[in-house]
Amino acid sequence: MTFTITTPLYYVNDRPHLGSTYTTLAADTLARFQRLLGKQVNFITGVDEHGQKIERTANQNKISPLEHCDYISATYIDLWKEWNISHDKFVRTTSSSHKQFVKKFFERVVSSGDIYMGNQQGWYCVGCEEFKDVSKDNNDPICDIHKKPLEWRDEENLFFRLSKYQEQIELLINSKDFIQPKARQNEVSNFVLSGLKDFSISRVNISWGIEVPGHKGHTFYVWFDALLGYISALYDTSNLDSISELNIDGWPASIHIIGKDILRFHAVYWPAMLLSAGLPLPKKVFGHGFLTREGQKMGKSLGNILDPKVLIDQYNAEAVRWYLLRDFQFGQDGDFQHKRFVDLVNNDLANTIGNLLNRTSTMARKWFNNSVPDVNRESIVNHQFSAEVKEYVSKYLSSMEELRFDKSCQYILSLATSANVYLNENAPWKKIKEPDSISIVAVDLYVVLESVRIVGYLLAPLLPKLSQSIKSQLAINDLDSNFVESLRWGILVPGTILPIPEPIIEKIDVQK
RNA sequence: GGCUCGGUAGCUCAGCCGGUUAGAGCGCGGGAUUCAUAACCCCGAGGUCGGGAGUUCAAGUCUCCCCCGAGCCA
Repeated sequence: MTFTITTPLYYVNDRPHLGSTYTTLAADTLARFQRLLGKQVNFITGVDEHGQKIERTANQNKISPLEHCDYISATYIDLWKEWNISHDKFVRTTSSSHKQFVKKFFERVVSSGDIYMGNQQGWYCVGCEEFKDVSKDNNDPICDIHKKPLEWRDEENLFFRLSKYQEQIELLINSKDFIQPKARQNEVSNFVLSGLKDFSISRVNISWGIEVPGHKGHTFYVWFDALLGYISALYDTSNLDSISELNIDGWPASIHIIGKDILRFHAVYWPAMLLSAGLPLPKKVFGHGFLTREGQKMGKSLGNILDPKVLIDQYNAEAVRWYLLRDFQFGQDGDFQHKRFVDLVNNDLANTIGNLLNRTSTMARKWFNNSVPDVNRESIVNHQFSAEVKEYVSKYLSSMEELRFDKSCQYILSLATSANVYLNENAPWKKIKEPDSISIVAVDLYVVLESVRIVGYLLAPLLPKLSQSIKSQLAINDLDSNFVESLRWGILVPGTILPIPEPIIEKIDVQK
């Protein structure tokens, strides 16, 4: 079974920011989770490289647009490597396969009779790459978003007959689960209900773009270019004329993960384009929230941008990953607070989970010949503590399915905390001093070690590296093990030699 | 201007179809303990549940009005 997941193709006007990192991180977690469940995953990310803004930025830097794109694209690729992102495809819209696909797609839309030549005039924002709803009587309008002057345009554009798909789109967006989180469905629904208008899909006099076949001087508008990357990423081997082959390669997408700002394009324009081209529609569009920093919007003017590159140079990627995944409800906005970040990483990862492993492993090594205590199966299989573990595991699994990574993290933590409580209540360090208690202590320690093992597995999609170091401290080699199977209780092999415990994560110094 | 979503302990938030002393995590204060990464565990604080009115035997939980914040649309 294939599972195709996409992030947006990020606009290469500037270096990657934390928002893109957040999206990609979440997508990565979902991709890893689906792989662990045994799905054939296509995790697609990439960059959107065309447009006038890029052309101008390149000019300002006295380089060619392509050089500029090469440079920024490379920073994305490097950054994702540093963040340990497990994407399968990285799309560049300047690639020849992508351009080829866009043209083919266009032909299909043309043959559906959905393209016509029209005229468009109005105030245009280069930053947004779109026409603004501003009266033509306005003399010096300024873009609300970019705070830059708008430019007057009067041009011939090709239009896409979006209006034709009004009913089909209404049906689609009202279908359950297509738009998530649910709260955003309403928003899109209102927009659609107000009546879909045809939109222009070409621009004139913009050389940095994909030429529209048969229309000299026209290049494709960004949304008729970038969105197609989701399919062109898969296109290498498939023949568009055969939809069943497309299916084999992984289309339609199981989920598009995007920021809430581009929900409309993904939930309305894109499906309509696909309908026109006669291609299958994505199953789900998930619009997540935005990140602020210490209560303020991040922006250049405020000078408070959190650069993901700086973040990762300064801290462990797993630490940031944990904070973003565990403290923010995916779908809602979140506020990045430095103190909170430090507190959670130190408490959750170092104190609760790390220390649990450390203290238990130390005891086992000390009293049981450096190994997992040798217990008999009967004393473990139906051990009272296993019920609690099973409960958390099942809750974890369902919240992962819902993309509620925050909840999943909390369940892992609850499991670790329960294990800590178990230790304190049974106090093996006291029991061991009593005569004939060795077998009781053995069971107690085994139970906790086994819980830590499960914590290690549960962390796999969220914090792959930390998960790995937990496993290796338990001397587990799981190269070919089945994830769900590994979550079963009682798998840790008694007698396994345990390595000398080391902290699985460094605490963050508050000074930093 | 229309619509949507929020406003609950210092902070971030849970609180389903209304019903015993309003919850969690972090932070803070105290205690206990020594296996452990000065870690873990336990206890505590008394928050007019944005404001006002209403419905009800009973309202963070429903209705209306107002204030504040965010968003979508115009």
